[in-house]
Amino acid sequence: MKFSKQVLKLTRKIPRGRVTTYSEMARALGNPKASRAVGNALNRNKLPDLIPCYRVVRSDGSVGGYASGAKEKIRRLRRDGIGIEKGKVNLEKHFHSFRKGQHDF
DNA sequence: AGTAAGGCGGGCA
DNA sequence: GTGCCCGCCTTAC
Repeated sequence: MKFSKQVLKLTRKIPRGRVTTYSEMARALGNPKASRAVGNALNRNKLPDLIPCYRVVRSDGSVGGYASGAKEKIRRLRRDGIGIEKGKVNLEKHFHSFRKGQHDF
């Protein structure tokens, strides 16, 4: 199956009020170094709002990019109840791992 | 089929 | 702690 497709699928599973990282997703898909490809996939995702792509941020907590602009991304994150401070989300608080048994953060 | 671009990550200055 | 650079992977042209 196409990598991009899996990315979108996985993105759908991010719980509301949580975020994950590009690298975490890459790992979850068995390709730890494809973090960049993940971003690429999310960027060109044609599927509308079925995919909460805004819940994917950078590993350092910075918001990262967004097709409709980072501003919009932040807005949506806030809408999910996620606070952004100094342009970064608190991963300690909102990080979601796909790895079974792995506690958030 | 070659190549460049992209919502990244980690290491180093 | 911030900023830059180089490496990685997938997809469009």
